[in-house]
Amino acid sequence: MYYFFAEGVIIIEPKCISRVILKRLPIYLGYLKSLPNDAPPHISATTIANVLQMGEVQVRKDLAAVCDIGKPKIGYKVRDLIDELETFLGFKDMNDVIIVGAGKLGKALLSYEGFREYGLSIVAAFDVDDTVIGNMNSTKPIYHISKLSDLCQRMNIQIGIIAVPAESAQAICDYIIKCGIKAIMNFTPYLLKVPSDIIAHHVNIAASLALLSKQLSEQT
Amino acid sequence: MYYFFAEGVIIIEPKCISRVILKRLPIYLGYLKSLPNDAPPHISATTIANVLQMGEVQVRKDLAAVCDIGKPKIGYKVRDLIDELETFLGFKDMNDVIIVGAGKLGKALLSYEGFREYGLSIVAAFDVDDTVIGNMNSTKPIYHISKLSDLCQRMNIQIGIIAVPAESAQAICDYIIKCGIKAIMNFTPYLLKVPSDIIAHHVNIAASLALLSKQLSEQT
DNA sequence: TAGATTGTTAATCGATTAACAATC
DNA sequence: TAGATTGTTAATCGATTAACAATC
Repeated sequence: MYYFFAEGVIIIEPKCISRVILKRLPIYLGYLKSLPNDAPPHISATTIANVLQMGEVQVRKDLAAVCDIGKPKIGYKVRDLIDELETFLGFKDMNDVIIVGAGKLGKALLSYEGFREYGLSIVAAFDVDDTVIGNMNSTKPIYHISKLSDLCQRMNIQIGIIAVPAESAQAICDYIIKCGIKAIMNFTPYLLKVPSDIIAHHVNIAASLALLSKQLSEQT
Repeated sequence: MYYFFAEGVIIIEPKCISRVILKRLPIYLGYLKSLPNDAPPHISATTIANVLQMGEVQVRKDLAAVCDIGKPKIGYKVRDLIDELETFLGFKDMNDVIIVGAGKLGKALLSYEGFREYGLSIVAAFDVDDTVIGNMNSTKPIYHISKLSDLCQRMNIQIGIIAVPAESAQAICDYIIKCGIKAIMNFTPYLLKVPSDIIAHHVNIAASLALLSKQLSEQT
């Protein structure tokens, strides 16, 4: 964080962090949280780097971009560092998420408990198929898609997961944007077209696995 | 591809393509395959770039890294380009994959039909829980984990997906490496430690979704 | 004090973009 | 021929790594 004086007013430079760094932060956090309770209270960037097999300068630079609690010769207080990372990443305040598509993947995500740790609360899933509505197997409800608009507007939900068949992905995407969704994670191989004010992330598990397979075949 | 003469022998430079490019190739391929049958037989890098909202030079450079079929003023023959990309990415010959963990996610992946298109064949899932063994709901079998070693060795399967609870991830990882698995896709938030000759990819859905959420909250 | 560790400044590396000659 | 499009070479940009001064 940098402070600038401009015409007598203090302007705080918006902490603009690159996406590459942003993707590494949860990895540091995960490791720190996995440390046993009886571990020493401080840790050095060198130690973190060695365990995670990263460059130590990179770790130090990444952490410096987020917080300011490193002490020469001592390192970082683990508790504080966890706190800083969680605060920075927004894991401390909950964000509601809905899922569209209650097929096998949709249901798996709906009942996955691990989201909470990342500040995410899956509220409900939606589907067009009446036979999956209700949901006996989970504590989280599955509603008919016609209820989506009302729920999202009432609860001001802005994040949606698309887990429908690829053919209906674009239609569903357009629909949930109309319902107020602003950020979309798409598990379909179909590349969604969205307005510029909407954020869309594409997760193509099959493509990722195929690249892993290619990497293996090349590793002679 | 470049050819070099060295002491009278033709050496074909190994087509070493960066990971960033590699990740974009399936996107091009997906778009090309989505084109209707009555579309014109040729397409230009400019068109592809515009549709996918990428730089046109980038598209051209990426494609040039893979194939050599672009013709000035005409563009690329769609059929041939699809063929080149599929061949390059290895989607044409099948690779067998096993899944460890037949919980909700494991089962979702087991019955997902979309892998075939990427040259991947999910052979079976494995679990320790006797109640999920057998699998009534799918054409693909679920075996007890004790059968894993034998099957992988018999079929020479080298790719494994870990979809078990985070606590058992490392133990399962060590075990399947012993069984001959060489490339691992881990859906657990736990960061696996693997020997240097083993490839491990980590997919942390919750972390990705959390970053999407953060991006949204910053987009003022 | 000396050693370990931090954060920063400079150098390197790789990827993207811009400019342009080649060509159907 | 002129225009569209390719692939390549050069310039820019961003990220990683190396070097080093500051410090507990």
